[in-house]
Amino acid sequence: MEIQKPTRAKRTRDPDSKRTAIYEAAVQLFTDQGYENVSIAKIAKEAGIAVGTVYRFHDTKLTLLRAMLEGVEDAFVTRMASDWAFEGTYAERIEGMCHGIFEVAEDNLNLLKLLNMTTDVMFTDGSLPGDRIQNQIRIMYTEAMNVGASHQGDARMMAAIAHGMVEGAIVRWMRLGAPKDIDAASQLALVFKDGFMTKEASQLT
Amino acid sequence: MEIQKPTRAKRTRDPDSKRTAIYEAAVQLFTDQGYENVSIAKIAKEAGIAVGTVYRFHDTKLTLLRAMLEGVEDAFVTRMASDWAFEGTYAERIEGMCHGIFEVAEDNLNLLKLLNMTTDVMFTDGSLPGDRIQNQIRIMYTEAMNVGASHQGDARMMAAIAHGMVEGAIVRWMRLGAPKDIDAASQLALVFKDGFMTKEASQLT
Amino acid sequence: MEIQKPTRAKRTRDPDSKRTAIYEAAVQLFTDQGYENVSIAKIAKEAGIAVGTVYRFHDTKLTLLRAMLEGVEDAFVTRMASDWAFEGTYAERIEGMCHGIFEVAEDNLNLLKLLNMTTDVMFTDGSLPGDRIQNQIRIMYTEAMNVGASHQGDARMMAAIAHGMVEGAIVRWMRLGAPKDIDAASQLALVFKDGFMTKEASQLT
Amino acid sequence: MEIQKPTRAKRTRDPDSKRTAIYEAAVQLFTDQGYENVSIAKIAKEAGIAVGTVYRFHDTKLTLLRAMLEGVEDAFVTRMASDWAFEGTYAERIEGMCHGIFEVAEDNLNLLKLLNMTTDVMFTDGSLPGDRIQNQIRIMYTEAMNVGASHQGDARMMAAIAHGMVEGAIVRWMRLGAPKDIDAASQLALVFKDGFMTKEASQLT
DNA sequence: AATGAATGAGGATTCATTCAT
DNA sequence: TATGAATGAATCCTCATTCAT
Repeated sequence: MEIQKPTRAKRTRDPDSKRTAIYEAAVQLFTDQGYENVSIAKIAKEAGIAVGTVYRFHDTKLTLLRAMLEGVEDAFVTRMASDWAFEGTYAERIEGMCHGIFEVAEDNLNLLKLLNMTTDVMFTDGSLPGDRIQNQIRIMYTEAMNVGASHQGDARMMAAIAHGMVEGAIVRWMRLGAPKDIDAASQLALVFKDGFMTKEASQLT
Repeated sequence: MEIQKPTRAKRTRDPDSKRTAIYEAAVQLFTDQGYENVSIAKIAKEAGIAVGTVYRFHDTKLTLLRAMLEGVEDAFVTRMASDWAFEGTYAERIEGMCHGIFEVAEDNLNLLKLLNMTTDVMFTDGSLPGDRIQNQIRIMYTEAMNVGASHQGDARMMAAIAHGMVEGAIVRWMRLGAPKDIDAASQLALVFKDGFMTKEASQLT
Repeated sequence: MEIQKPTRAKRTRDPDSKRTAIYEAAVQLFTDQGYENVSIAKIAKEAGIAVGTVYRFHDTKLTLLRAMLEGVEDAFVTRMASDWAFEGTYAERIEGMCHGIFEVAEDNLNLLKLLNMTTDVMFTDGSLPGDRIQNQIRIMYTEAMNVGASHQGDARMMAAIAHGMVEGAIVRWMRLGAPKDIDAASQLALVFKDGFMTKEASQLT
Repeated sequence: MEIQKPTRAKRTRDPDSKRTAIYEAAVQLFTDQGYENVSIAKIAKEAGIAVGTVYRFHDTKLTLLRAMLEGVEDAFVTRMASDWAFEGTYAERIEGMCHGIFEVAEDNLNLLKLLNMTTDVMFTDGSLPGDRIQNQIRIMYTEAMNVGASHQGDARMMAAIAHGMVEGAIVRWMRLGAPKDIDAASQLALVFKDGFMTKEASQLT
């Protein structure tokens, strides 16, 4: 085994390019091999930087993962809130949101896979990945229920079920390898509307 | 290797008691700390046996996990198929199955958590934990669709969505720590029926 | 992993058959996989007996190996002494002995391989496998030298060289997989005579 | 895996000093106790470094051993080829080579012992330790035979015998603990010339 | 800031040996 | 006698993290 001679430290113009490189390397590797099977050394190598540099951006391997997961969650929550804020009937907004969800999913395919591979990574506040998405769903559900657009029910449980639906739809859709199929969103929307919304949902705004 | 003197070996009357002890220790520890954070040594200690004994029952740590996961899957699939075979309308059978699912869930609380923590543990046939459950759902959905009891849709996607619902309902319900609440099953059944079944479902048998 | 039900202990008519079975299994396995890569369990299984039974015949894994090695050594030493005791000139006896050696080699192919794989297994008296063979050679050399049939030289060193020749011839011949080629023995004899013996060797008896 | 806090790391000026330390520790320990009885931990301790550091220089325990063995082989082959290339009669060159061999042997006493202890360690190309030396002998033998300086014979077998002689001479000489005795080389050369060379060898160049 | 050598605890797995049955 | 379950020390190797350069 040949030992490498140390290379010179290079000053990078854009420090964010390193952060990005780490992020992308991590997404790729975690997704391909699973969190536990990827070492920081691998990530550093893939990112083209030194091990120590990874630690300049992330305190531990776990916080790196968390940061990544929070990123996807953010994307979903933001998009869902945004779609939900559109004008239109509840039915239309549900429909729009389902499509929005799948769009975000398409943009974050790898990370999503990761999100699903690591359900047991708890955040420091005791929450789990997905919790914020579920919470957003709960807010929307509650609002809709209050105006009679969705069926009565325990908001938490309903949100959990709805969230599960979304997760199930996305994850399996990913595995089937058909990310372009827009019908997935429509189909989800259909079940969503039938399962949670009242007839009035198509009238109420 | 240096010569080793084993200490006293005890002969157990019931060899299954060891298997059980391993199983229970593993469930407990995996659930509490996550698969990756539990060593075989911990399991052995918790089970009150020697490390080597664990390996008499399970070839590797991974096969131990897989055996456990397959166990839960079996329980669910068996129960679902059994409930589905009951006489009655499709609506009734869905209702019954939802309750059945939660009963099984109650009997396998810890394992369930585990099932959800380890989505990335692939079986030797390339399938993932949950696949068999999802498959069972697909079979039932297809059957119902063929007789007009459930909405038209892509069977795979519908099954994925339905499976997600179930998983979402159970997992979150577990975290809320209310396993006695029978309403969870009812609520799930409600959404299930509204989301997937046609009006005719309450007539058809 | 299925656990086997214990089978009944069988009373064997001939206890030596077990000893033989162990011996043969050990030869085969050690030869194929190397001493360190063969467990007592493997040997027992191959021999069709229980682990504990192996220990009825051999105190430790190492003594088992030693017993085997001593067996081959015995075969060689015995044959060499026997061939050497024949009537005839020294040259003829050398010739005969070389053929004898290869005959023994043919009868102990596997063990020979083993003998060569495990040069570092010291016997309790501090000797190494091969030492007794070398010693036998030394005796013969000394005798021949005393009567002027072989060149003058340090008996130990000469024996070592001669022993090395034999070992080299046999081992490589084994690897070339040509155990039927009688010329190997002749060739060895030729070098032997030229290298060690005097012209008078073909006259002296 | 649990989080670990590494202790102080020291930066060595000369990275080769570690490689050397590993090498020397390994030679010593392997030689004394045998490859299988020496753990990487022992080597690291003896070398005064951490276990992980050993792995920076050698991928596995086996490649460490192989690297060592190849080193000795190289030394022998190089020296033999160099001595053989000298001007002079074949007889003189044989004589010179024998002395050269023993010089190399003196410089690699411990490694030699190791070389002989581990005949069963196959290299990735299927060859065994010693094969390259034997091959070099074969080349020289063939050349000499072609010009009539050595007896006719199968080159492979002759090389094997010659190689065995050398090995026998060196190994046993090592065990007798007389590395300073220059006669060993002379004696080997004597047998070599008598055993393999023709009378013409002292004339031919 | 960047580098990557060094650390060593930790973990999965093996296996010689014992001994209750 | 024979069996094989049970033991647990020992081993190889990995990798998160630190810090001297």
